[in-house]
Amino acid sequence: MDRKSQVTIVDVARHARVSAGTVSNVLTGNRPVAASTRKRVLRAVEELCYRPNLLARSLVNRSSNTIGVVAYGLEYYGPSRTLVGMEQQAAELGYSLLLDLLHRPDGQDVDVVLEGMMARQVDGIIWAVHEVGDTHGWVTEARLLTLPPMLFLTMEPRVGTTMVATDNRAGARLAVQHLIDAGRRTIGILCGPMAWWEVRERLAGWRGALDLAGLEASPDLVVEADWSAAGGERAVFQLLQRRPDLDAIFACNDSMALGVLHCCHRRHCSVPGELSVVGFDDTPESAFFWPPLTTVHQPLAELGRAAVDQLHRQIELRLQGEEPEPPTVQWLFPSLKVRKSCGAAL
Amino acid sequence: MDRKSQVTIVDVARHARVSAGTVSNVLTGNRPVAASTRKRVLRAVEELCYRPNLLARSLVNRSSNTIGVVAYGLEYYGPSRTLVGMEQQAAELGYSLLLDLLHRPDGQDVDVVLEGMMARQVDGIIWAVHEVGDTHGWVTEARLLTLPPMLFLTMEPRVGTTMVATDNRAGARLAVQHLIDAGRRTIGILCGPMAWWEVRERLAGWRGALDLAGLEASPDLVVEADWSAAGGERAVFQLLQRRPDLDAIFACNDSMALGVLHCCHRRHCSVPGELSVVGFDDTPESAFFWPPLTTVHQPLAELGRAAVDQLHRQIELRLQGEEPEPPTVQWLFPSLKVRKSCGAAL
DNA sequence: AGAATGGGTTAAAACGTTTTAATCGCGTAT
DNA sequence: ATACGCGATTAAAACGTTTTAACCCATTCT
Repeated sequence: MDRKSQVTIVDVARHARVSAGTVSNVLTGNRPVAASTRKRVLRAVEELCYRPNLLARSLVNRSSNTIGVVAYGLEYYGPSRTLVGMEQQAAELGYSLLLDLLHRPDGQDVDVVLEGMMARQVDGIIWAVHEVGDTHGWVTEARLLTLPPMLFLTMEPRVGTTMVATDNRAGARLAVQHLIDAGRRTIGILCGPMAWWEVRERLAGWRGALDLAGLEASPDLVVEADWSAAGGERAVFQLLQRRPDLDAIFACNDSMALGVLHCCHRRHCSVPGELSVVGFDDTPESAFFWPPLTTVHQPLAELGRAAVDQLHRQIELRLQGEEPEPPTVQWLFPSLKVRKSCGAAL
Repeated sequence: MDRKSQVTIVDVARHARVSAGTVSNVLTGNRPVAASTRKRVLRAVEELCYRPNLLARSLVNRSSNTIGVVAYGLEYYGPSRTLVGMEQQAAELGYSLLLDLLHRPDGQDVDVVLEGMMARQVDGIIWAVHEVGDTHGWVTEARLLTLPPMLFLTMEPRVGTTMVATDNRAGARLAVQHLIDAGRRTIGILCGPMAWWEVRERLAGWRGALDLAGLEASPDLVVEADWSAAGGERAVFQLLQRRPDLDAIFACNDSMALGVLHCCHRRHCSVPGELSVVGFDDTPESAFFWPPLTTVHQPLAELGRAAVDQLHRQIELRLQGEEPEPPTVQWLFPSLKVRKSCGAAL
């Protein structure tokens, strides 16, 4: 008892007068074992407080029941909410989550992060870094073959990758169409950083809805900020200067929409009287902005659950040595939460 | 090459015409090895693209370089921001994070979560579940001895536990004192659930500051909600009904403070003219509420880093077989962000 | 009666590392 | 010359599991 000795499987085997293999069999249920001996073994387990060492098990099984999650911007609502969804589904399926954060958006660390995950023998990886610039240049078919099954969250679809994402284009259309229906005619868009795929998608949705309605969708109506309320306020100020005729604005997230509201308060510009505002994300607080924000709801937790589900399927397939499914994109659909800021009759 | 064979340490040993032990020595640097052979080994590593299997290493080392984090409410700003801090410091110190979420606040799952962490041989555990009711009944000195080193975040200090927390009492005093200095005399408090230790601390701080100034601190001025903006709005509505003479309110987080602002907008009650409002947390959005919210800033990322630091120290100590440090509480200090909602001259 | 079947059990071989104890050269002190 | 010391290297023993292949023994089938 000198060394910090944990109780091992052979201890319980000895105690139950049985071989280690048998103990393993009753614990894993991999092969049948006589009822009488099973009982003996279980009592031994109980008495010695035996708990199997998952590292050892993983070593021989070549499977760690662990999913690596590499994320970015976890301090924001979207990513953290998604992570919660992942964890729930992972727990349900018997996986643990190994978490790694990218700290710089430029994707310098991807190799060391990936190496680390592989060294720890994760069964699969969820790449939850929203695409920023060419962060994802490393994703090539050749490279993917050297890696465990991967699932991508919300990035430009590429040959060979399977991913799950919200249909951002549809979400933007929902928002803009609603503004049109409310009688607005000059509808600006306050984008997040254009380097993000999601932003480009939302921009496309905005343009699509306007084109369809025969309304103006010129670059003049587009402005870009950094997702923050501060950035949003600055950007919308410029936009308003440029286009005093603006009567509505679609912000690509709720924080920036809050910046818009703030700007309007300061300029005594009434919302939705003079300017209608719609956001994106449906953060819990958005219903309590003043006026309460109409916004596009994303099923973020679902997104996380779906990611784990898909990855799980891929892992199972590879485990059974079968061909992987062809790469797919699973789309989740956003919905519109109508509140006061858009000026529609409720 | 039939089985998905990863390249192992004996492969590179063979390739470098050397023993496995030597390869291990050059890779870990645990024992000196001649410069010439080191070079040979390194080239072999390079050519075969060898990457050590951390599971195997952990097995023999009895140390996985992994910290288990069990958290609750990760979808909210505080916890997720803290997690980011943990991850940064962990990465710096060479640990990986294994994440487990408690889904129910009642603490039914603690045993299975703890067992899971131990089975995975984590080196230490950060318990980031803010105390709710008697969630922490399991924390006894005897129980702690059977567990790896643990660090607790923000809960009622107990014999034998070491923890790190914000000084919530001081934070509340800061807020209330500021309201007093601004000339307010009837200052209510909008609490989160009383089951949370943090809330009880903030309540104590509120009472302390009022007592010191000789102002009323009766239960009449206390109201409780569920951290959400919706709950905050409902609660403050009742409070206002009860005490129409209220001229300031201290909300225990920014979301509830937002609920207060919302309530005031609806009742055409001017802030800070008729009612001063102060929040707690300093979420990025709070500066863009209307009016911009005066609030207590918590160093959340620091909290996370400090937690990992402390735990790391404990792990090292146990590794060297030394006596653990006596249990301590490390306090982090909040600060006041003065904005418009409190009615002070800026 | 002898062979075939089959369930239950076990000893031993994996899994991929690190560490221990022994061995090997080789130079230096006796 | 012998003994000794010392640095570099290695073969083998751990670490705690699961799996494979062999074994035993009692039925059941010809």
